[in-house]
Amino acid sequence: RLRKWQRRIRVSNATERNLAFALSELDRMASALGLSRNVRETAAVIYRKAVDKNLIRGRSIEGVAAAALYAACRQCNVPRTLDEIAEVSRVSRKEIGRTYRFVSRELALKLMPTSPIDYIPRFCSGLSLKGEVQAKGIEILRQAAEKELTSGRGPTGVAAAAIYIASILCGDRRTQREVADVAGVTEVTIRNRYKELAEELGIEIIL
Amino acid sequence: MESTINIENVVASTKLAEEFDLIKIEAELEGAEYNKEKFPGLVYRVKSPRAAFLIFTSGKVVCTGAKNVEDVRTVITNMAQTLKSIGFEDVNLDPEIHVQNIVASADLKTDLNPNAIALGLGLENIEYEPEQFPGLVYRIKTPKVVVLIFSSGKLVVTGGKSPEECEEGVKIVRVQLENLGLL
DNA sequence: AACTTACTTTTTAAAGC
DNA sequence: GCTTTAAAAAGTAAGTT
Repeated sequence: RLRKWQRRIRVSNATERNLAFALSELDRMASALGLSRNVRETAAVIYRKAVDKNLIRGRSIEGVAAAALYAACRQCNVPRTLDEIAEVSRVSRKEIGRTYRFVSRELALKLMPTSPIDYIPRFCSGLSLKGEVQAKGIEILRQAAEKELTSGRGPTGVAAAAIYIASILCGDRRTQREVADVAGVTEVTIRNRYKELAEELGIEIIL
Repeated sequence: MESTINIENVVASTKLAEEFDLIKIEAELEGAEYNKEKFPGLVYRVKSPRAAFLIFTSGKVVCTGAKNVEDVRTVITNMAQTLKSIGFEDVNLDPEIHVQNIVASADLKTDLNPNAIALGLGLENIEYEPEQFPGLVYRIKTPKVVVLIFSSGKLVVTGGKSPEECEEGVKIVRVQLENLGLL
């Protein structure tokens, strides 16, 4: 009887210790990425649900924490790419992606694929672009979405192309390299996407 | 009914003998690659019908790359004959062959909207992460196949054990998209 | 900017780590 | 789970020329 109680206490301690570690990890990664308190709390809720459903079995606490943070960013419409999450985690992009799929399915998060529009504010701030450019970029993406020009394309690449075009239209041009760097894509990708968007949306780009 | 799919790859397994001396095969067959530390199987490629073999010390063999189910038997029989001519007298020249997987492609010939399909089929039934891969992943229970759906209307069906299962997978996707009014 | 090569996803068996 | 093989789909990436 006494051993039974000791075991419960031990398990309880381990569970609490693991939860504390996970939460500190979430905070460390969130800080490194400059995420808001809202996103951190959302990630913590997702992590706790994962623990309640015993989804940690066979997985590392860090992997689930990283996946929870990735999911939280998407749920809060302030997405981070798997590569960005992986940069502040000790878990690989592949492992985070695999854990995300598992957790997302088990908790029925039902998240739609990331919208390029959600990357616009962050990328524009990173480029010191004003609200006008931001609004223009979003407008371009709305039109692009209606004409289904973004299907199957990487959201960051499409967002980067929209910002590149918007910056030119607003007379506050950023080079492809500058946009590529903040968006984490190559200049080739921006070139391919912006040419396609300009062509299909009938936008004249005068360099 | 015209064929709606193109078989791109057939994977099959069989057992040609009770055991194989992979070092001897590597020495006898030109082009054979064997690095026990890297992988326990010996890799050997043939051109007849083109295919690649993975040969194991247990006598079991995996054949991949064939373009037809019929080519699988042809290529495996040729492989058995080659091994026999190289000194393996006990190889089975008419082994039981198990097709394990068939990869096929198809074309619905209409542009598709992955986002609409994701909502139509249900987010819990599909996987679509354009940040990672342009195709939408749809897993069908019966037949147990996986269909990759692209915005171009092109499809990839994999996991099927027969061409019929792959055809059925395409048929199911086509019917479901039609019912959803997304075709 | 064009080419080439290559990696992302999915599937599947094999023997061993 | 990984290692190795083959193959398609379409996007993105990297190295050459």
